Amino acid sequence: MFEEEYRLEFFEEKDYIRKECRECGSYFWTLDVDQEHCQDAPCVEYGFINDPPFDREITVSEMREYFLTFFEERDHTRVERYPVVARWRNDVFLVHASIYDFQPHVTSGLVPPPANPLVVSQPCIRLPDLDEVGKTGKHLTSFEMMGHHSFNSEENFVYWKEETVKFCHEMLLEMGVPEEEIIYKEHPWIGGGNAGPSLEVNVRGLELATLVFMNMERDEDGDVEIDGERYSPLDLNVVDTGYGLERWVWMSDGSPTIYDSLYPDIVQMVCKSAGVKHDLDDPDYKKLLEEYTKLAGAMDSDYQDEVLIDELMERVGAFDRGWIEKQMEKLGSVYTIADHARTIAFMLTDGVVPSNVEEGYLTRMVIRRALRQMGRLGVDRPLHDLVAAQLKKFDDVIDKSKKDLVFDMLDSEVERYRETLERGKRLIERELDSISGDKISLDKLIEYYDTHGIHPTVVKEVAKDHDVQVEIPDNFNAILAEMHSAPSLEAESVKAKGWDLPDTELLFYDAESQREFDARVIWSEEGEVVLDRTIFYPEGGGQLTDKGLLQVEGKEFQVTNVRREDEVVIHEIDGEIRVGKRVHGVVDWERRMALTRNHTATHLIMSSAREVLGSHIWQRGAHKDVDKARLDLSHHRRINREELKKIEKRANELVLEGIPVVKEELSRDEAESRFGFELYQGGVPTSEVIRVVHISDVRDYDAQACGGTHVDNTAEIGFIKILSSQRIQDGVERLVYSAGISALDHVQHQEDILRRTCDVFSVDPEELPSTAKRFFEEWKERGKELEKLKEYRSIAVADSLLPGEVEDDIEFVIAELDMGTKEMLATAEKISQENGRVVLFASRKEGVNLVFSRSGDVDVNMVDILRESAKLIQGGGGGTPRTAQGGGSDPSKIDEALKKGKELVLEG
RNA sequence: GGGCCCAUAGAUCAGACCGGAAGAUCGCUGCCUUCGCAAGGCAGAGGCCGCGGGUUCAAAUCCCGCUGGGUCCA
Repeated sequence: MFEEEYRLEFFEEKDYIRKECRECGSYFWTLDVDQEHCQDAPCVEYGFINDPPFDREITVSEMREYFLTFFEERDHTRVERYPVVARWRNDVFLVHASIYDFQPHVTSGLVPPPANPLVVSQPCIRLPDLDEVGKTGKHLTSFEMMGHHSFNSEENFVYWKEETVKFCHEMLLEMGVPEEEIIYKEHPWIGGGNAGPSLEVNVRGLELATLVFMNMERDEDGDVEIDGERYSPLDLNVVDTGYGLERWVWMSDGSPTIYDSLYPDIVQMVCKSAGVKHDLDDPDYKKLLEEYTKLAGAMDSDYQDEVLIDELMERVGAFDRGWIEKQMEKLGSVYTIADHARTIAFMLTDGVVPSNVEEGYLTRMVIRRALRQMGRLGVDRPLHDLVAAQLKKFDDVIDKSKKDLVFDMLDSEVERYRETLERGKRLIERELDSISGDKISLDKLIEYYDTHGIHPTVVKEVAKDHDVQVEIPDNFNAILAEMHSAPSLEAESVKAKGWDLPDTELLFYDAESQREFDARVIWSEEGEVVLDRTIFYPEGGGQLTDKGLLQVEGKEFQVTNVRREDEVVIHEIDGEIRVGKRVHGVVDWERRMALTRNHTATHLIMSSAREVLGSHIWQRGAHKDVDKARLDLSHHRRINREELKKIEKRANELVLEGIPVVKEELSRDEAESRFGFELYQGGVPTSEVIRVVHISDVRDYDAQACGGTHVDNTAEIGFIKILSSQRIQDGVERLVYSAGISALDHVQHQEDILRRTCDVFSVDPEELPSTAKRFFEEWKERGKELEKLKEYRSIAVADSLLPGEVEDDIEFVIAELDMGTKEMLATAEKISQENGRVVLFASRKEGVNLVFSRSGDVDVNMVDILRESAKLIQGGGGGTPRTAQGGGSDPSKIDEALKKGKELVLEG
């Protein structure tokens, strides 16, 4: 595929030859006529371990700087790294590659790149092959992808394949790599709806860079077919390169694993605190590890693979097989812990709040994974220390100014896990005591993990102390995944109407105070019209639709809803207006103003919350109604009363300051560089020019890309009142608030409630809490007093009812009492203590209640008798054979029911 | 966004499936035992069974809604 695409002048000039890999069959370019392999894992073993091809050892910072400078010297502009959370995208959570920074709008051609060509070293987080980390010697969950990118259009061609390969080649030569060892492997690239040829740059078994030439996009009508999909040429041809920073560093020192190359000190720190011996100065041990990594790479396998261990034993005979397996397992945990600590540092500093949704969940997962491994390995240092060490080590890419916040979030997350673990262990122990049998079923394992967050390995540990077997199936994760995989519902695409209408002219931005307008109907259907222009705001950005009227030739139509389809605004009305008619529109201004005030208030609340709680606060959703609005915020703990008051106060200060609200249209690039990605609180717009709303043009309290309507000055809001805060999800707090008159309405309503409550007690509001407390306590006291009195009364009543009438050697105590069921029970029990007695009580306190009781020697079932009797009064009952209780709804038949009871006992 | 689970005494939890007088353990208080403490023995206090509806003669228990918490997945 793409064969022609790889015939570069560069290869021709250098006399490169194209060969086919003996292992995988891929084509590659090399200077070495004897080369038979593509030099990529798993086709060959790593050849750089303990024998680096570079002429120098480099650190991560040196390598990053070297790369960036190398391309700066070749006319590239250095671009600051982006966060690892892809705030500017709504299709992914985390950044997986440097090109993610420029997707989708730069690569699609909608927005110009910040510079062209450019160079960046972008920290990335990749969680899909989490399970490989630590076991293979090369997998990382976080890494930096160094990339130089050019964006080529017809008007502006920068550079394409020749230059890209030359740059790479030149850099490798500068590093001292022998030219004949540089292999360029052909590798058609497909991803994210795009495709193109690409070259993998391999040296001694390790892929150091991928040079992608993105020049096609998926297109049903395209001419090119790849993997069953059709593609057509892209307008913009993008050079997308990815150089694995950490791999270059590894290649430069040839350490046994990438972890020992990147952060040997932290690996040792973990080893030391867990009592794991990992002495790379011991030549035999080092050799063992080196051979292990080579084999793991070449066999695409790990220490759990018997064949791999067999081969390893062949190579390094001096070690015991069991010891190797154990050591590799421990070491895997050590590496994983070190790796995860670094990923956690990246995620938390870039503002992810651990939670149970979206990227917050991914962060929690990594933290819990690290904690679990630490627990199993017996690391006696807190994760806090390890993350702190990673943060310090990589403080040139990780923003250490956010340290306090990061550790606040981390510590509370660790504490939360500790609690979960403890709760889970108690649960398991309880169930182990009660459940007979010597093993825990798979269903239980799934329940423990899925519902209570207790990983099977933890269950196994707890169960061991109880001599209970736990078998964790190898495919446990797969079983879980299977359980959760719901049939993927195809998103029901809103079928666009088959119209070809011009964009509706939106008048509400330019003239926000305009309440009426004239327009012409350009499309119509029963209940819906499209006008050439409108001041009606269509539902969007969490702001509800405008309502109002359309007047035409003396007739009025209510506008009930306004919505937007692409750039066309549709007015839903109660009737039909024919195309071509001229209409006069009037917006329900009170409604519009309420919505507008609530919308600007939302921005003020947002800004205040960030000020009070921290920069990790991010909008997770928002809704602006007429009488109130709500805003969902990412935050790692409940917002307490004090914080709430502070936010409310700050927002109102901003109102009082009377700050102008500036609305301007900026290019995406300018907006981002001025305000940062905080712009995209409410989502990411798809246009190149975006409307930015910011409070004050002097001080940038708040800036957001926003299409809603806003007041011109914060003073117009009048007053903001926070009504409530809820935790709608772990890590997400919802604030509900109100602005303007409806805020006042709310305060007045609260006051009414307070007044009415005070009136009940006849006290001043100040005294209400203490009075309520006193009343509640007294009420409880009296309840207890009453219980005691009832007890005394039941003794007295029992006494007064004796002796009863004797018939057939049974002493019957039959009475209608003025008592509740409980009291009758107590009374009846007292009487039927003595042999030969039957008690039949009734009362009409609530409907009709019956209590039938007997002494131990009378051989009848009181439940059956009571049920039979209760039928007469339209009821039923239950209890024990000795004492039954019940009732019904017909008080007129009480005597009959009691009589029936007696008869049945005698028959019994 | 989707799923599962939980809420009963100061704490940890039974009771719930199958409706019928609110329980255990620890902790707390007092007394006995002791020179004193620990331990032990005896006695006792401590519950709007999360909130609001519904079904029922009867709801901690069944149903619905809400609130608060836990957890898994994308």
